[in-house]
Amino acid sequence: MTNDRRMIKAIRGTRDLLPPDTALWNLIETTARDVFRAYNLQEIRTPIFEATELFARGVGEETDIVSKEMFTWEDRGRAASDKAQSLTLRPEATAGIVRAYIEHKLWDRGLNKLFCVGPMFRRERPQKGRYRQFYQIDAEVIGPASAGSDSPARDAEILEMLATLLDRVGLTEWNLELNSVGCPNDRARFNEALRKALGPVKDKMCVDCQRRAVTNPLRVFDCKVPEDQPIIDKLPRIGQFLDEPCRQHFEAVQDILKGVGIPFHINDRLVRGFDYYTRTAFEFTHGGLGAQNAILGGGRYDGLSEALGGPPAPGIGFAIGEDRLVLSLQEKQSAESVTRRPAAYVAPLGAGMNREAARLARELRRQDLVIELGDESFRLKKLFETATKAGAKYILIVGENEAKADSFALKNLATGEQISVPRAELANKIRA
RNA sequence: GUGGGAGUAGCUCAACUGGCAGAGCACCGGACUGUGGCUCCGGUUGUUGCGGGUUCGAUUCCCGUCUCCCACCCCA
Repeated sequence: MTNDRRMIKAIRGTRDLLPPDTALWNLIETTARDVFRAYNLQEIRTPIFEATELFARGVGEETDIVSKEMFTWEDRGRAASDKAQSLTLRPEATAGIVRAYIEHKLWDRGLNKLFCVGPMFRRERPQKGRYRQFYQIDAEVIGPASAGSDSPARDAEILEMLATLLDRVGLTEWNLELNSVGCPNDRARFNEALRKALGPVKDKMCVDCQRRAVTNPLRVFDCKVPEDQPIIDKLPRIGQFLDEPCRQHFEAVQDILKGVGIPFHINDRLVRGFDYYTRTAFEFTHGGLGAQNAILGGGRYDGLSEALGGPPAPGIGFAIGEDRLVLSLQEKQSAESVTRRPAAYVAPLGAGMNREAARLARELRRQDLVIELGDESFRLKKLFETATKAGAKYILIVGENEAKADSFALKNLATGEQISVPRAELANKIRA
């Protein structure tokens, strides 16, 4: 025992998700699972931590995430002869899934359509819509090219699925931003052209752009400084450097999207943060999220498997920022409104009635009714108050008279209507 | 990692220039021992984020620190 009364709090950037908000999280996750099923996606669960090297090689050594935002530690060996191993809490899901694809030779199954729901970890400074432990709903379509994994039809299918999902959870006014970042050759030529174009003008730009012009010219397109925009507008675009196959691929994706009626904007300034992205890159954005306006992002990563030591395995995937989707949704509908309220509150009245009430509650719950159960120590007034507060539709009074008659007082809390219902008919009456 | 703002009851917020920490909602009990929501009465609301300093005295002023919010950065 200790006298230390200091409260232990959730650590920076982590938070507790409490009811009724969790109802909204569940709505999103169950809707996602429903939609994914219609597209024949299946669930994969990978470990929450992996070898640090996986992310270094997969995401890219130079990215901010890998170079300064990972939770990494040395895991000591079990014996003195064992080497310590550097482990990392996953900052994103794709690398782990592709690792599993390679490890379990999932190419034997042809095209893999996988999804994964869970927490990710990045050591960033927290702000609205940005947490150190956050949740992603992630999906990947990956397989050998012979299974059609590199087809633009897959890209369009994923995008159409996402539009369906957002509509289904009730998020309106989303925006699909679409671009192609080409293949590595295209990007190398583009990068060179960018550097060349930036050389004479970069001194007139903001300090961030001057730095980016040297380290990662692509990122210049993220700049939001108004004075820089005229300069950025005159820079070359990745679209001018796509080779013929990449250009046709991008055209085909757009053509299918138009065919299925999914609206999108070409955003030729859209670049992605990870090294592994190729060709199609996209973001769904939503206002009202402040600076973190992307609720989901993704793209194609045709070379990732090989970078991780696997066979060629083109793929496309996305990650939904679940925290951000919840934030966007909360503007539209309250968490209370999606909470499932008890159908009935079983109210044991008088000493010894807990036993009978428990029997009744068990019978009703077995018929898939949401039942809240009171306690015999409560007086009738308190039973009513508790039932009302719980949002129950009915209160079911279980007193001595009722137990004797095997017929129970069922009262509609909203209308005040009360009837006596024999045990066998209770479930139907409550459901009606 | 950088810059700015804010932390007072479970929640939303007051407290003059440094002078006894408050209101509403919520919660608990009673009026009211088999029929609620209304009303009335009563009660707890709390190391004023935490730790120092100045002062007879600090929610108030100073320093440090933690957390949240906003922006940068980055991304989902």
